[in-house]
Amino acid sequence: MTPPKTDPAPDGALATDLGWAIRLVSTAFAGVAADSVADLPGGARGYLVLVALATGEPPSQLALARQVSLDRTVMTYLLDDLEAHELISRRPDPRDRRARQVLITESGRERLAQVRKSLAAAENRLLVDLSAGEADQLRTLLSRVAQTAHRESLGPTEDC
Amino acid sequence: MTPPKTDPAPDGALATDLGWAIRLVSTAFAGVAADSVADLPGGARGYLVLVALATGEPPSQLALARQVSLDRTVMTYLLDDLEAHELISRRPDPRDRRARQVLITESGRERLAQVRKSLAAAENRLLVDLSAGEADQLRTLLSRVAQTAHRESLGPTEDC
DNA sequence: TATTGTTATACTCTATAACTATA
DNA sequence: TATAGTTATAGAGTATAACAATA
Repeated sequence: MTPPKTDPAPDGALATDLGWAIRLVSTAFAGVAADSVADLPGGARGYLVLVALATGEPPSQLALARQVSLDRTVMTYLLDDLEAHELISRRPDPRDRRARQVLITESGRERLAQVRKSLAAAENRLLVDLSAGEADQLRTLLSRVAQTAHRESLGPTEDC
Repeated sequence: MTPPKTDPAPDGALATDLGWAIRLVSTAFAGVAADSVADLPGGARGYLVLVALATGEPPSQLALARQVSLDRTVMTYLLDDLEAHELISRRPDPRDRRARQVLITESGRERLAQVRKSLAAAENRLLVDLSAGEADQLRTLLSRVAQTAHRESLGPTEDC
């Protein structure tokens, strides 16, 4: 929107800073992906929950919260919202009456498919300057680091 | 802190999700880097400002805000804090009496060097499962995407 | 006593808009 | 009229703690 104000050779040292790059890429991705998840209850978090629910056994809310690295208190709000829009449903766990199983609905799967398609386009916009091979490399490397981080519990408690 | 609760083969679809990976890596990096910037005024943002000031001509606050992708209103608070700790200084721009030039102090350079050293160790912790070559690839690819994003103004207004 | 889910409170952060002083 | 910097206000988002039900 704002026409760039020249900046011919902008950041000398910042350009090689990993934290800087992560921050910028993260922000930029959030930007290009915003439209894709804009009308989804809970936004990006709602998307993460739907993805997590799309495969495997119906988890408890707590297990789900751990899987997507969210606090269990925000999971309550998030699921309330998603359930109100009939994208997920909750039912009591027959084995443990404290817990509730979370399931994705058919409607939820349809919305997920739509959002995924839209997100794929957004990703391509973000990675437009990379070749197909480089984009794949980046995905692979990021995923590996992410899985390490998740496994090591380097940051599962909160988010940014 | 919390002992991982098994999760033998955790996320089927999430593992290949780029947004998920970016989010997790971003959070994990913030986690490992937190200690490094904990005692720095403004935390991670203070660091970014010091890095940006370490090279080149003293910028105006607005130019600095654009460079590190922060709003100019938060730049005021941030610089107040950094100046109170004598890590930066402000002086009037002789060419434009509305503007103020921002300079890093000697003390600021020393702190920056300390933080950088500590951050390098944190980065290594995050990338521990990657080979040296892979880590370099990741840095390079992320930087390229970040520079594209920054240039395209895909997300310069705010942050996460 | 510990755990699952829920709710309420306080706090932090950010966005928005106003204001000044210059240009 | 537009811009650089500052300040104040309101709103969103989060963490913390407390609570009820169950194990």
